[in-house]
Amino acid sequence: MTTIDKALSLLACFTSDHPSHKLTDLAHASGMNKAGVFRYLSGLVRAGVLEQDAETRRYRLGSEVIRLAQVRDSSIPVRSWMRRLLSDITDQTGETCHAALTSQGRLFTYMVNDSPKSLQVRISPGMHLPYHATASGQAFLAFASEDFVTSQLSEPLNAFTSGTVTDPAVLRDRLRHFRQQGFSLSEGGVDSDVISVATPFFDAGAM
Amino acid sequence: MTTIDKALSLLACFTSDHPSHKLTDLAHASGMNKAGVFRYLSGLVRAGVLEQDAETRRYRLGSEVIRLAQVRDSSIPVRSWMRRLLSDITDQTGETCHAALTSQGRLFTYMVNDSPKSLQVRISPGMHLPYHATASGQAFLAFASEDFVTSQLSEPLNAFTSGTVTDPAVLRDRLRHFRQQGFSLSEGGVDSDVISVATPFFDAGAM
DNA sequence: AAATTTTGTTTCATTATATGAACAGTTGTT
DNA sequence: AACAACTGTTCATATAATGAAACAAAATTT
Repeated sequence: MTTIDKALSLLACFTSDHPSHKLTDLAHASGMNKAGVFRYLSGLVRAGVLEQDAETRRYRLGSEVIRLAQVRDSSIPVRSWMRRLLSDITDQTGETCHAALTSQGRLFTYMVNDSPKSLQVRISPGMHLPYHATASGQAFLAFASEDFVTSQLSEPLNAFTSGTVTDPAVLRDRLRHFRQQGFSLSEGGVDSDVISVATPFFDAGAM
Repeated sequence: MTTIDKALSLLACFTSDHPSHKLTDLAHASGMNKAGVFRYLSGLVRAGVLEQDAETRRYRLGSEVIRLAQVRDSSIPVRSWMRRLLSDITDQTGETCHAALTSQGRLFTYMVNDSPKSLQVRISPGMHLPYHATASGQAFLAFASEDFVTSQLSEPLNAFTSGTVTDPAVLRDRLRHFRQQGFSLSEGGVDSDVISVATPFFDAGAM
């Protein structure tokens, strides 16, 4: 593991649920030495990827990540394609609609189009989605490599509700079915009263 | 200069104008050894910050930067604030309107709200803005530290049009005036026929 | 089609940088 | 005021970075 790997592995700790961190916590969470983590964080701050709150001393993501995301989107304008797509789907179904992306083996919501109804699903961009308990995750798994599916289903599967399917064998059966029919269907995997439908979309590399 | 600094300095090369790069070009541009740059890029790819096109072998920004930007925006939702603000300004003025952010000493457009008119200014998110020739840049400089102004005005100033002000002394005079009146005004600094107005906005740290 | 150039990737002995335990300084709390 | 919790610093040692050169593959020219 190179120094760069160790430094950049810290970025994975910054999530929607935990958007800022204290030095000690990061050192503990990553299992690395405090002095080393401090040096890594300092480097990330110098690069603008992170910034440190002047009074709380907590580290959060910096404005450079915004610039980089803009640059990425200027050459691969997924944002504008997706806005249109989601808007059309909500118009036609009247339901809340979202797109998710994978990065570093994790799935996160990328864009959300809220339903005009008064009853709304609580979902916002940047949220981490568990593969086994969401329609999006299952749609991804249904078309993912065998190795990846195995790695995901071998970890202990969290039961968010009484209806969450946590048996790998049952999930595998469903994935086979979803792959065949081209879309996934999930009932109450994370929230008891939510039913979701999902289908995967691919980038140029998958063709 | 640490290894992390060297690796992350490569990210600055990825701009709207040059969103993807070849290894050799990056090595040449950064003045670093080809083998080292290769190792840095490999690390950045492993972290998902960059990805490599399978056939062209070119490096471009990866999906992890999108996730990180989402996370940043979920805790500091500048995007939604700004969308509203720009929309209001365009509604009231009928003109194209944009917000810019600084990162690593550089200024870039963050969000653009196009005018409903048929004649439109060519501007899109992620574009790099020169400080001396834009209303946005001058608004920033008018309220920036003396050191930063000096560093910017000491570099050779590019004349984009015959109307671009490139004399540091004249610019300093204008900045004093802009600071006093609270907004900047630029006529034909980058494009001959464009007139712009700008005012700075501050984050919590500036108060 | 063969030769040449360019480019991405790997190797390996040398050298510089990362490492981490202990220490120092700071902030907040009892 | 003493204590506790935490951020940041130091320095001898160990480990990883370095870069010239070699290699392989692809693109370009002859």
